[in-house]
Amino acid sequence: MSIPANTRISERAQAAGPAVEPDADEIDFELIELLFFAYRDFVGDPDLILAEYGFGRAHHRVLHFVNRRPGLTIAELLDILRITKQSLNRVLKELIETDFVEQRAGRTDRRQRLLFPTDKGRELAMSLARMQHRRIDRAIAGAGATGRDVARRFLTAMVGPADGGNETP
Amino acid sequence: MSIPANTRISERAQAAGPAVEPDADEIDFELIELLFFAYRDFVGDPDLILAEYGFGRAHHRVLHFVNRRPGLTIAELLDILRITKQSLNRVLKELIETDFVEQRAGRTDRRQRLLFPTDKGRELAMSLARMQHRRIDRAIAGAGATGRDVARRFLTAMVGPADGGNETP
DNA sequence: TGGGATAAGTCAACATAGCTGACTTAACTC
DNA sequence: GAGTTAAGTCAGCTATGTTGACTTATCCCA
Repeated sequence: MSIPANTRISERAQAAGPAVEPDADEIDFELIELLFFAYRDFVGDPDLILAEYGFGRAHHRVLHFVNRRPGLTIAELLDILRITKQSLNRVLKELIETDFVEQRAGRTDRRQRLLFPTDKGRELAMSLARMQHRRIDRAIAGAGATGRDVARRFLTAMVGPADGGNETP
Repeated sequence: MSIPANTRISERAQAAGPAVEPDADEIDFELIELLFFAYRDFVGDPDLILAEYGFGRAHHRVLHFVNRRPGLTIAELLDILRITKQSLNRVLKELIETDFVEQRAGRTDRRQRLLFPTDKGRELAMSLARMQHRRIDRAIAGAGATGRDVARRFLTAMVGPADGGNETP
């Protein structure tokens, strides 16, 4: 039985201990570069539509999460996007002024501003999501029977705290 | 036998014809958002190291591809990154001045500037690649036996020309 | 061999989207 | 009533992308 590519490092780790520094030929350059190209094309699709409204990718991200989590607060949105209040405010203001997003004061805490998509906002968000869905759907069709589940688990595990970067502990 | 999640749309397509508009509950919001979070954390790892040199993500991308394809030309690099000559020149100039990248005139065509990493540049590129490799390696370990291969096929299929966006053909 | 095409570099000006720091307003909590 | 918190705002800076116009060196071909 041959050793699958994804166990190379683990094999070496067992032999050499936990502090393994992969050599050039052991680094997964292929996946590193695929992530770059895949993401570039994935976010590039909606750009043409966004440009029609004078919006950019920052507007897209805000509109997307407001549409997906209607009623979320500014603080929650800041936490998801990991940008500053000032950066968010610039694009959010435009989305509100152009009637894609609306705010309502919180019922229990009236300091909070709950964010909701308008009908117009929902339509735009959905049309952008459909574009991205089409690309994902096509990609999954070519990834095998359990493709979606494996891709989901892989990407889920990619999310997490900073690497730390302990090259030689 | 149950229908796998990734065939939902195809099933509907067979019933309704090729022009299928997925409803809100059929759009793969989970993968759309996972790609956003995964990529955010994936490119976020190297940022701390890059900041020590006064570099940003643009420098990282240039250094990465110069290291991976030593001897590539300016035109080839522009084609990979899909940015303008002026944008590239700004960061490339800094990488050359700080001795991370060097240029040599092409042998057959002396108009070309072939790009090579210096020893210093190779070291930095490799150390950043190792950070990203660690995250990928961990993610693949949690994605099942054929995880890497499926992830590779999925991401490969994600790369490609613009979507076109024919919502109602 | 001379003229057009090509690879690269440069100058200027601008847009987007991130950042820090300092401050205000309104509402909540104790 | 005092301190805390959620949000909004002003000012200014940085990084990285864009267009457009132009130069220089070199290549290639008629």
